[in-house]
Amino acid sequence: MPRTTAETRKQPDTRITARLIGRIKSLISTGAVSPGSKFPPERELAKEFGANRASVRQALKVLEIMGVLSQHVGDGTYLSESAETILNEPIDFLVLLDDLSQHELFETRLMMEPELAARAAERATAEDLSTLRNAIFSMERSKTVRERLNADLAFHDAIFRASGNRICHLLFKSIHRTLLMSMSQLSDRVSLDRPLMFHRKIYDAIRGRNPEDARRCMQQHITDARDLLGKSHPSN
Amino acid sequence: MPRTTAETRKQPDTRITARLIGRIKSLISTGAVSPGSKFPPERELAKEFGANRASVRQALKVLEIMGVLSQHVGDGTYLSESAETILNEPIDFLVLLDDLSQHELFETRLMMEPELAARAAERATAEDLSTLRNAIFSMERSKTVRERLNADLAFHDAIFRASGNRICHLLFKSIHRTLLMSMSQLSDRVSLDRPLMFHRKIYDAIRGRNPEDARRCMQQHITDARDLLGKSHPSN
DNA sequence: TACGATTAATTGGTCCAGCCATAGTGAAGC
DNA sequence: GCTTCACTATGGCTGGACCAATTAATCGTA
Repeated sequence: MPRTTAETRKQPDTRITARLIGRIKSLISTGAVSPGSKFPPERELAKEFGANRASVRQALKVLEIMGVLSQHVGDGTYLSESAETILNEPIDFLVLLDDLSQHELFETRLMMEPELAARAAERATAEDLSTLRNAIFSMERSKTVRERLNADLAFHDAIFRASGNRICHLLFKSIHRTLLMSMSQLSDRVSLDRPLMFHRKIYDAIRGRNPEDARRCMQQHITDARDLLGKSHPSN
Repeated sequence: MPRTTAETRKQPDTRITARLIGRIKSLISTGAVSPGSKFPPERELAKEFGANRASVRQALKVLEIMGVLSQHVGDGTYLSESAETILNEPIDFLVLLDDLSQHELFETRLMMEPELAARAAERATAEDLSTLRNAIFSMERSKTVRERLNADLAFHDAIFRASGNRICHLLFKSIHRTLLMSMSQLSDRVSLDRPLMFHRKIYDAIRGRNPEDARRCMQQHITDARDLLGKSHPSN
């Protein structure tokens, strides 16, 4: 009976690391440290916060892994311009802990991405369209599986960016990253033609400012990809 | 645990804490530590990983803040049953760093939640319906602003749960938490009647297995809430 | 024997002090 | 003016120490 009792437990006082994270959060929200600028050195923060350097380092490490800040030996600690990778680790552990299946990830995509494609059709800039076009070219020219998956990712990424919603952008970047990492272990038997065809159709719909078409094509695309993956790897 | 070349390879970018997180991730994915069970003590992990205890603690602290595991003095470190709060901190910092406005959070809700409500109408169990009903009752009986916001959150939470998609469930729990935390600082002038009316309509649509109505009502609900908030707090 | 109190061992929380590796700085030397 | 090199600052990491909370073992008494 490995089942132990960890749930009925009181958490009396906030641990120092959590408090320090709060202090650092304050430094950011008050503008004492602005994006891209440098934090005070660890030894100084420790003195200022009245804590040990090891504790400060714990707090800073949490934020570094999340992508909130980056540390450089001999130089200093810098606040990130934006938290590009902030959802990567969490999504990874979500898959691990909650045993999220590929099916559930695909379902999330199916639920959200068509809507995002529709928004992209309304909002895409000339630059977005160019990025989309380049992603299609890259996919056509791709020689290795890895190249192809990267191009695939770039296409969807461009759509999320064009949708103008940063939360969804970051969320789906993480989800796609997780999915592609598992897909890259598959064979290369998965058809290249069909995804490419759908990408072209989606691109045409976005360029033609046709949200409904974009939505519908994206839906077909994801459904198709899911089915293809299901056939080539039925155990999952 | 066998040492791989990736771990012994000299890689200036990969600091020891990141590698340790990878090792811990392996412990989880291989089933060496299952959800709810206990990790080896820090001192033991340090010896096994060939690292200092302080470094191990940094890695563990990252995972604890993310909600992957929980640590208890005198007892031990336990792997979480599921990562309920794993997206909380990231979303918080997303708002801080990328300066995500309430508008963008509302837009995300507007993009996703109607679809989730539609799914809920298709999949909701009797238990889900009961939870929704109770949330409405709680909101009717609420006396303080805090009570009301909690009941509000519970209603939407029940919908996400009923939608059957855990990723969206966690994502929107985090978003709502962030939004409500900022809304709770508002006055209580915001109307209670209108959200409650929409909740009832959404509930009826879900109970009546009418996805289209659920989608439409949810859309109206969020739009309405956004506009109310905009009026009472125009600066944001 | 049964049960409460005491003691000991375990474990995470925190702190201290030190050394290393790297990056920036500025002086010295050409 | 340029390169070279020592110096300094900073993060990376280690070892050890002690504290506080929890659990398990032990003891004492009714």
